[in-house]
Amino acid sequence: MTTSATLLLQPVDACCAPAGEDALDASQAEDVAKVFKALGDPTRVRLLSLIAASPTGEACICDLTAPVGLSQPTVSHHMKQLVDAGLAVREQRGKWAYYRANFTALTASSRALNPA
Amino acid sequence: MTTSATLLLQPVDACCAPAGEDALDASQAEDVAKVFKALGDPTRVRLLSLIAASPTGEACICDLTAPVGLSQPTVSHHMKQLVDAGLAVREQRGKWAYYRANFTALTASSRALNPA
DNA sequence: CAGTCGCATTGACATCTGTCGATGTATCGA
DNA sequence: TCGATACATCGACAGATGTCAATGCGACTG
Repeated sequence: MTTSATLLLQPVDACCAPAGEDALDASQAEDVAKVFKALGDPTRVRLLSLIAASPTGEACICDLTAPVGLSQPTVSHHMKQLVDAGLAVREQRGKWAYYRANFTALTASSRALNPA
Repeated sequence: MTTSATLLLQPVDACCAPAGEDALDASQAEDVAKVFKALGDPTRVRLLSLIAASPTGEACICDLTAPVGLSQPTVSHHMKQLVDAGLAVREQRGKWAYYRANFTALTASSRALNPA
């Protein structure tokens, strides 16, 4: 993987993007698009919403297949996409794999695109 | 087109989503995903960023082809995607078609997914 | 230890997507 | 009126994407 992660590791003393109000360059745009692309599928939006709306704030694959009406491999595949984009965090506990939502990546990308 | 637009036309007295903190249903997820999907391509992210960073806040196709290094039909195609998603507004003035960025759709979708 | 359960991976497939060249359509200028 | 300009649309094509059934792999349970 060639993630540059320049969006998530902002210097603390910077308000927004390092360059201020200029347009994003190709590399920055790629990082931003990666996050949005993961949210560009209704199923993944639904999965993340389900996880976030869960009482415990987390969910395993077996809890998610029924609500979205898709097969287990498909749900697993989608969750991998979300994890790769930094929008979900996976934690293995015994037999189960628990996922939590992480909206930090979303707000970071949104702010990179629209520093307003 | 079957846009339900339930995200952009929130009642003014509602803080966030009509149903509060429940998970998004399939229809809502589709609307949210449509916006994010439009931003799921690095070129479109770049285009929107270029427009927003422009001094006048708007740009025509001919100003955008060079920075992204793509053909005119391709840029036109991408801009149509952004307009359809509500992220850009097109205005024809004489020979030129001017585009402005509209981040309202982005913040609405973000808030629908993460009301926090 | 054998069986079951939860999940990831693989392979396959139909569909969608980004891109281009060619062409069509207004609009402006000479 | 004729040519040039700006843009959209069309047709085509390679590559990416979402989905499933089948399989593999750990972890728990009897």
